[in-house]
Amino acid sequence: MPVTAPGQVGSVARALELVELIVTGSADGMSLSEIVKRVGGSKSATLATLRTLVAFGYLRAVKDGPKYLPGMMLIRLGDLAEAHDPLIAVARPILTRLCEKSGLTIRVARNDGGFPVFVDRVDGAGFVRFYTPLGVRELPHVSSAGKAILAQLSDDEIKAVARECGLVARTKSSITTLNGLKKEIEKIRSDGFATDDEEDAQGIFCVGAPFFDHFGKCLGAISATGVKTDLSAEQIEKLGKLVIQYADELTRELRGRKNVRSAN
Amino acid sequence: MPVTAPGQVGSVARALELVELIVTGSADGMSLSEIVKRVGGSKSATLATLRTLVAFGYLRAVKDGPKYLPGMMLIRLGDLAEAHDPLIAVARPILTRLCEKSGLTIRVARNDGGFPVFVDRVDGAGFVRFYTPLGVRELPHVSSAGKAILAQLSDDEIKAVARECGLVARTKSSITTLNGLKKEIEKIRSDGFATDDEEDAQGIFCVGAPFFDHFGKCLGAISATGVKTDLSAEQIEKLGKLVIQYADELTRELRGRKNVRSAN
DNA sequence: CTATCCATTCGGTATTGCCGAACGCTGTTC
DNA sequence: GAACAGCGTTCGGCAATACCGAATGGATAG
Repeated sequence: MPVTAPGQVGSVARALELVELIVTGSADGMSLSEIVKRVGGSKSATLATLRTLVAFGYLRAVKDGPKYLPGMMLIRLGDLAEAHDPLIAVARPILTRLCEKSGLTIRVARNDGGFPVFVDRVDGAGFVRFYTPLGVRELPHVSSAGKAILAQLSDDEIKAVARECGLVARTKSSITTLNGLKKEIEKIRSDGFATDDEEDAQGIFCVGAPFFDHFGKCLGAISATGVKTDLSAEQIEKLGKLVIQYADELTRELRGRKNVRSAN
Repeated sequence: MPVTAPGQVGSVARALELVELIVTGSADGMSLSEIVKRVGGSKSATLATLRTLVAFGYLRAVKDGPKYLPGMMLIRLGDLAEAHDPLIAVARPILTRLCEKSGLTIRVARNDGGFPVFVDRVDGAGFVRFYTPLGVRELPHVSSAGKAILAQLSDDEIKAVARECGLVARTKSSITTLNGLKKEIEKIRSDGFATDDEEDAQGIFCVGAPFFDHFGKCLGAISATGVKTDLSAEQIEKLGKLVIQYADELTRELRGRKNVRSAN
């Protein structure tokens, strides 16, 4: 009794769930039996689906066991999707320069209905590395990019986004009330940049600034991420100014126009 | 009468063909009618498949028209596939350093049965950019990475690969005969690196060197690509040595062991 | 205002994808 | 050494379901 969303194709949905499972699954792959145990269904049907995915390169089957692993096609598709995306093409060199200048991990997020979706990343050469996933809707209220985007919205839109994400706490520093968020937004609007002071993860500090299209609408934000060190207010201010500078450069390259928002 | 490969799921195959079509298609997306015109089938069935792909983020539908474009999930999957791939994780910093040192575009290819499959790339900051696709089987005899890999195989294997790819010509400099290829391979084995002197595209010059696993088996090759300038033999030699140095470093980081192949 | 093109909806049909059982294989246990 | 358990795989049979084609409604153009 596989419950299929109406107007969709059930077997395709099940296939895509398999891809999701394999890609997020264990590093050394999963066998058919494990997969069936996780997703249910019959072995024969699952096998046929896996074969199709392998034939198209979405998965690859390693000999022993047949264990299934992510295939080359995923890298190809991701690369092509990036190449097709004008934002990424324009932003990449800017991110690279900001990374070299700051030594931090630089990311660019798209504004997806008030939520940040990071679409590209340039890692610094430093020792600390943290995996920051791309292409997923992140929480808007606990990331500097998210808050930088939020600050460009109207109060009503902010309220709607806050209701949608529930203002859940990720750390004890997370902002969890609408009033707290409003006050934070006021500060972001006057500063021109947003911070994330261990609000998403302990020990992580971020600074983010928005960029705009030619209507003055906020397209997204770029952010610099590093380990939390004892930064003075002046240092934070300096980093903020730097990120704003590069975000403004991105706005210009996108033929955009910065929208000076004060209130409402 | 959609001809479905036996043991596979037809509707999934058709869905993946749609993804392929959209991703390689026009930059501003395709409408349902265009898609149907290209792939055949009924509009209703295609629409249901597209809806499923949109629901999973593989595609996104832009409001006007409904035109379909590559979705965020492709970026996410590509990123995750990269993160899961130990080769890419290890190679990335090495590629970056070689890129900074040489100013050229650096790529790493996996050895896929004698064929090179580029899985990662670091672009230089130079003005010239060329899009080099990732995740696809490339021709082995017209790329420096491919020839570097070929040179690690036995003569029988080389012959098999040559037959499989047909030694097709890409430019007038391409090697198209088995004897020519054999002579080239001899040179690569004595030099330790391979070149591509406008054999794949006019005006492009590459240098590649192989890396190995702990059995001494060739895992792949890295290559440096730039525009063809009048390079002296010494300059080529110097660039070759540099690429070898970084390829050897990659071998070491992979806990590999360089296999000194002389003949057969 | 008509005509065309488009995306979308809706039944009806049989294609086809799913299931469960059976097979061959490998490695293990008693 | 034989019985067993677990695996991937194959094969009929059934009905769910994915496909089709026509019909609808909206938008745009002529």
